Amino acid sequence: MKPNIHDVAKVAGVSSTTVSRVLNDRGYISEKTKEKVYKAMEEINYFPNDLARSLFHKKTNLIGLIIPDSSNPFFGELAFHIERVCTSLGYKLLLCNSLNRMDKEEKYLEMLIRNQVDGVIVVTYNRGILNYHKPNLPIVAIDHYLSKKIPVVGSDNYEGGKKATELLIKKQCEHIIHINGPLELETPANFRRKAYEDVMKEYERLPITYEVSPQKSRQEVISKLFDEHPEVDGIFASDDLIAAAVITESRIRGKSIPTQLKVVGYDGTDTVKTILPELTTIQQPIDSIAEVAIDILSKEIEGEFDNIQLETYLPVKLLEGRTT
Amino acid sequence: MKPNIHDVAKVAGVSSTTVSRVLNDRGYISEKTKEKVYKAMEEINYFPNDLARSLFHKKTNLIGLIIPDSSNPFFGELAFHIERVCTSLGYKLLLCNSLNRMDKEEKYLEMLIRNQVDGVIVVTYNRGILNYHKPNLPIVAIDHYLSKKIPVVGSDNYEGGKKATELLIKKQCEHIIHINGPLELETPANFRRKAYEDVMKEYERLPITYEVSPQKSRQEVISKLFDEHPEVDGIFASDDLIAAAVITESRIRGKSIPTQLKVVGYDGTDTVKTILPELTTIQQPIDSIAEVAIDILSKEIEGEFDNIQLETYLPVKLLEGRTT
DNA sequence: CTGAAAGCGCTTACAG
DNA sequence: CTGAAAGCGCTTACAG
Repeated sequence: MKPNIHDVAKVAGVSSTTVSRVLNDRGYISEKTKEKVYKAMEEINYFPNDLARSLFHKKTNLIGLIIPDSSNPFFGELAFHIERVCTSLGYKLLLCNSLNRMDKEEKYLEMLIRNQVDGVIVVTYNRGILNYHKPNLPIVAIDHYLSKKIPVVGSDNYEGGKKATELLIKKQCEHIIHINGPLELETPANFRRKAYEDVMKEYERLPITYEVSPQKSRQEVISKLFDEHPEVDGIFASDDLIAAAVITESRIRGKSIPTQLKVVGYDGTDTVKTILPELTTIQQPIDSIAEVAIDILSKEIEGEFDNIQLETYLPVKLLEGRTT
Repeated sequence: MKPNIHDVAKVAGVSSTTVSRVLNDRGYISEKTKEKVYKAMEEINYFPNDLARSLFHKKTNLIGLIIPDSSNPFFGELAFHIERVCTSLGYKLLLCNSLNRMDKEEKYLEMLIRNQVDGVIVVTYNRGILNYHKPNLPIVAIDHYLSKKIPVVGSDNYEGGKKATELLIKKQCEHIIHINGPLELETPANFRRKAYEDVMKEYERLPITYEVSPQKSRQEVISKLFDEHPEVDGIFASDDLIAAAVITESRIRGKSIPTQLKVVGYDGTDTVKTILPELTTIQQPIDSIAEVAIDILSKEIEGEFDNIQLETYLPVKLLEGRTT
């Protein structure tokens, strides 16, 4: 059996109260007692049980992270930075992959509540998660509105969409098409599309958007796009994986990049920069997004609801590669 | 304040014992009482506290996962599948990114022990983690030997290295060089190198291996390789990111692929298949690795130490693209 | 079919 | 400087 605080007390010849005080460096304890206790802990290989501590303190230092899929380099990188910042602040991270499925999100949220997490970071497309928003549960959303009360952190999607579209126009593209993820309402990522449309209109072009969704795969949508718009010479994809798939498809169709078709992606993860360094893309500051999100969440956890910014949009950066 | 079981009891007009029994569906309870209790839970929005439960049962259903870096698509995908299987079995996952740093691994392991995880899955290069192996802590390693007693699950690295090297030979490469990750001893991944060397010797070639490490970056090593071996016409890289960097560098140097240089990677993640579908690579069965690892871990957790296979190597698959 | 009591491993006011 | 007691939110033998 694992030793507990009473075992330590017995070995050290003191009370468990004293052991606890040594453990927490709390109150006055003689040096001699401290040493005895430390030696006893060492001797019987004692580690405090954080479950019991958390139960008493009603604080677990646990944070839940709900993302669609850690396989995706954007989310994998986001999870990495979130975990990094959490650890630096003494928080531990419970990972949940929702696959954007609302039923899974609800189950995960209930699991997190039962596990008494101090807060939740949510990257989700489903506004329905709202139903679960307990006023007492600190929560922060990344890149997606959940409600008026839940703070959102993301990149400056409008600026990103603008930069991407303007670049394609500057590069003389005549027929620029946008490919977006699921077109949910009130998702800041849809500002990428809005910016695309605004810029297009400003230059008196007709905006056209294709949508990739769980029902219509990347490949399928891109193929359709090329069939329906053989004249396309510029594509702004709302993430790098879609951009990569566009490159692949245009290679299959013998459309050369960047001469016949120019492509701009979105995200600019390290993985994509390594694997496909030629891709022109809009880079999100994933590390800062993680930092700001956790800063906000920890303020909520500490009960400082006043200083909280409800919407934070961090600057994006255009990375020009050889696909434009 | 969050309601507890006594609050539910009060509202339902029963004892907390009864509420607990309803919660756990244990013993005989009249239908009428059950209903009263469920209604009360609903009414005051009660969720059981899993901390208290776990404290009593001495089982948390928590599993710790220590990986180097969830940003890397291989680990991101592995984390995804591990989380998926854990959830399907009722386990929850605590994510730890060690960056292969031993000091971090030790801190994480202590954190996991304090949090009373039921078991730990470790993907690490540091054998030193052994020092922490408590006989009572169920542990399983992925792709890396930790000790004679810790089960390892991985892909059939020797077969993978063999397939890769033989393909390059079959494709008429004269000067085949291998690029490996950190050359630690007793890492099953080093069988990839062993196979490369064996095949090379079999064909009376001189095996040459370059090593990428935290000190020497991919780009640096690859650049050196091209400088020192301009004759190279075949490269077997021990992961796809290295292979991608080789492709980039050879493009910079005007070496065309596959005519002047053929490249084979290793891992075959979905991300790489999407972004760089032309890459020839050895695909690891990441989903099966996750499944087998957790199967073994849960056996250890259940105390069945007899049926446990200490080494499991799952079959790999050659995916031929246009880089060979 | 239901309840009072003890205990999981801690911590902290309260006494001394 | 140190200890006995109560309690965090549960569960489960034991009684009835």
